[in-house]
Amino acid sequence: MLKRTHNCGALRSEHVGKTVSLAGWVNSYRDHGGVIFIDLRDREGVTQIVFHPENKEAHGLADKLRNEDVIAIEGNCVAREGGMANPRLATGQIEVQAHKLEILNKAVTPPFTPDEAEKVGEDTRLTYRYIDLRRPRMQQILRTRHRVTKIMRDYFDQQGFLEIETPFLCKSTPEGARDFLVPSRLQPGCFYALPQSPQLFKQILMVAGYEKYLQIVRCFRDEDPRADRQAEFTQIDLEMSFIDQDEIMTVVEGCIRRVWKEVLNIDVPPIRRMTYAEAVDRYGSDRPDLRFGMELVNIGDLAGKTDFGVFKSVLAAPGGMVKAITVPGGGAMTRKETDALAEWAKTFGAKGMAVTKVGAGGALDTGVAKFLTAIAGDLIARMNAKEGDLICFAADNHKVVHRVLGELRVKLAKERGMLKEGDWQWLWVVDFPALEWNTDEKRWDSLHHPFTAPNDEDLHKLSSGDQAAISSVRSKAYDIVCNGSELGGGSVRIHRPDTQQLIFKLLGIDEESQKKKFGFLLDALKFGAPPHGGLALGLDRIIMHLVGTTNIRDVIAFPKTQNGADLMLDAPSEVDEKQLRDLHIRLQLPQKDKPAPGTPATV
RNA sequence: GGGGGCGUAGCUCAAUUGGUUAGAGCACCGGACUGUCGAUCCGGAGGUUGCGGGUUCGAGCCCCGUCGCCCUCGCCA
Repeated sequence: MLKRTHNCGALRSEHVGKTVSLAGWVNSYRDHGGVIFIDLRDREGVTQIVFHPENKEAHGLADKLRNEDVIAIEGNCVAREGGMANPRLATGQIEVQAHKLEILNKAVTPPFTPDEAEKVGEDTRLTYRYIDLRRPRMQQILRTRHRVTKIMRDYFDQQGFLEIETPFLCKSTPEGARDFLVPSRLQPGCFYALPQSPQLFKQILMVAGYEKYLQIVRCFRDEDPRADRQAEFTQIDLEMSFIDQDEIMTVVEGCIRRVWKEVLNIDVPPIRRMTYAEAVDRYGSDRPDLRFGMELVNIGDLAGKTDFGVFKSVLAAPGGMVKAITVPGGGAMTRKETDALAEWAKTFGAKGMAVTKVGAGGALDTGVAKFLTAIAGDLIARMNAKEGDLICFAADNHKVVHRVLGELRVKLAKERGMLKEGDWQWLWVVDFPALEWNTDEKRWDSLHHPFTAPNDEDLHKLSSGDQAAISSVRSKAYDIVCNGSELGGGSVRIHRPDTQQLIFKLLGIDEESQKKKFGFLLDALKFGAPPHGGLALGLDRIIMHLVGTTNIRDVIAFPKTQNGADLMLDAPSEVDEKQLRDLHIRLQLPQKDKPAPGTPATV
């Protein structure tokens, strides 16, 4: 086989006159009967190869070349003169006049070529992922992903972190997402669970005295995927001992700063902090997008002065509130468009959404305007609204109001072009509530996870037995947020067994199941556990931001579909009866009520 | 599990109110052509309209079911 002297992105004018050899894939061929041109592609670029009829043997072979054939050539690097240069190619100043051609592997006609993959349906691209991944864009993304993990490993290494692997075959716990289970052959009827995160292992490593742990690690959660979520995903997982919240945040911020600098040459300024309470109050979200305004404004006092039945009944109910946002220029929206917004709001649990417009002379116009005449002036002033703006109201309990308006401001900002290219808005969200009352199950849920340390000054409230007091307990948890997306989160952990037991108790985990599920942790905390804490960053989402995609499948080499399928492997798939027997598993599949063949659908 | 969108040639799409033999571009095959770079020109082949059923004189189009892909709600400590 011809050995390469260069890659397909390397040759420049300075190489003219040299004998070179290249190898790669046929990106396109142009056969002029006499002279034949081939664009040869490898991961570094594209180079034009020319076959002249004088080189009889090579030319004869080149005649048969088709897209995606894998070849190696040897030839002379020559200048492309007289307007024949191609400014769109990095190697466009030269071409290689081939005198040798080896067809390393003839390709059958591909379902699509990398060139046209951008327009091809995603399922086809996933089925033939090896062709899709030949695209320069995909190669650039995976290269970026490699660089990011390299930068992070180097950074954390310099900070004294040790990368330590933790098991994939773990134990199922009742908390959190649904587990992926792995049946045990050696212990009939028992199952491992794939880790949702290495949370407990990294805490144990702190107890074991490793002080600074890092792992770039796959995590598994058996929940339905989304555009930015896969069932298996990668975390940058870290944990530190003898530290406080500020120290962890400083370390992580340094990591982010270095990645953004080295990959995008962007300087991340010191990242501001905002409490959870403020984030929800002003933006209706615990991961607010600060690239635009449209903040939520409480107008409960004004709404109470109107005769609008919806407002009055909501305000009379416990926990009811009325908030609004001002949509700049939203007055131009049609009735149909604002109706659609109200319909959309219902998907988040709202019963509807009232709107009104600010018309000429600062008068409210259309929508619920007629109910608001008494407060029109005050409302417009409070909402800082101008002529031509739209005001959207949400009246419901706290949760629904914040959810609806929080989602609405993001939706409108996207749709109305309020997001500037290259704008990065970072923040830390801090002081999360520790616990949230679960009305259905009549117990507390952890907002972060059960191992999160409560704030010291709130600690005494935990054992008060008073619901209001307990729900006001804040925790040492923090999320890092970028442009409205949560890139990571962490906490200082509980390092005392009594506190940990107290939290378990509030979560409705009795002593017996504490012992069964988390006995090893409670034991470990008794045998000398240092104060510790950490954080996990979502690698996939970080890469999505860095390369500018909203599709998580773009940043994963072999992703799964929304049904959890790998279209290339055709996984998951059925297995042999023998495999099941080894695992002591008998299938009990859901009955499908199929109408008998030939039966009319309607009788 | 719920809601929405899509499924026609290898790929991307078209096909009038339900009406004759389902079309186009690219790719593919054959031919022509010595400077193209999305090569061009001439010719050709290529279809179980995702699958199953129903309504109809007649279904790519209407109805029922089912499968797949995407978005979304639930879910994601």
